[in-house]
Amino acid sequence: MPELPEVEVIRRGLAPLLEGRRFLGLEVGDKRLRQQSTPEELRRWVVGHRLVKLERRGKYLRFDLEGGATLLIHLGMTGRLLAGPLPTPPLPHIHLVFQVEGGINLYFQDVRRFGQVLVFPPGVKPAPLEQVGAEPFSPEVTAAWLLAQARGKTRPIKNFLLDARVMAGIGNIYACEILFAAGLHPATPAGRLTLKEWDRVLRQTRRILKLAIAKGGTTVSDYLNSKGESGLFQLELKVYGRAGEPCSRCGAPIVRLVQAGRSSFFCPACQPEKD
DNA sequence: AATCGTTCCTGATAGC
DNA sequence: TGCTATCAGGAACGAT
Repeated sequence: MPELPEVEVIRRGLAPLLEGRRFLGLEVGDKRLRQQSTPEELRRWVVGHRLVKLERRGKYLRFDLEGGATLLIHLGMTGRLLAGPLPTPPLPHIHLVFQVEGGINLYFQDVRRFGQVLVFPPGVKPAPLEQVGAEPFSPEVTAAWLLAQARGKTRPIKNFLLDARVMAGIGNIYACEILFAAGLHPATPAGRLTLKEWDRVLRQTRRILKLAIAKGGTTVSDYLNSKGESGLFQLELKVYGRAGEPCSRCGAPIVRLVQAGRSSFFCPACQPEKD
């Protein structure tokens, strides 16, 4: 599942390949993604235009095009954005293929079609980005800022971390790992964390996201980078997907708990509940 | 206002 | 062997 580190690894792979190059064509499959501009809109605003800059906001990739249009791509759960020659025989679940100057094909593959490919004409703000909260590495994000955001909130810290409108880019895997590293029970009400605890959460968030980027992301089932390669951070996971296994720190069995319809994994000894 | 639950989508896997 | 049920989860949306 692509979260901030996976999307960042893809951005770093694609930016040097695509920036400065012009989109030459587009082929669209017959099945639409959950959120997808029409082929006509995509051709109108993307084809014929040069990519000025490729940026990441949370889990979104933002393609800034010459002329002022914006292409927004979200990989959802199983989306892949691959660059290179089209494989033969053709891969299943390829929904869009952009032809780019220099003989490059940029193609979007997504088994479950939770992804988004949306174009916004010049002068139109990409609406989904308005909902995206602070970047975890932004200097505006401090322990005090997080404390203020969580003030009075009764929802569990796990759900709070997953809320992209507060801090963007953290999904289920990294939320579990961050809470383990910070020694906090996932059910702790967000509003009950102290400044010191928020400081731990923020430090561990940044450490883990940075390390995961360096390791090329986490591949547990579907994630591949823009070259089609797996990540390595799955080897560093301490709790995610490890229900019943002994905690690497204390040996107690890792527990699975369902919160907001998502699995949380934690060590009941290292992450005790607040009284 | 804040929080929770549901929906979308398909392939892998478990259980009978 | 072949069937059905369950699970994975980001974000939008509806309900309370």
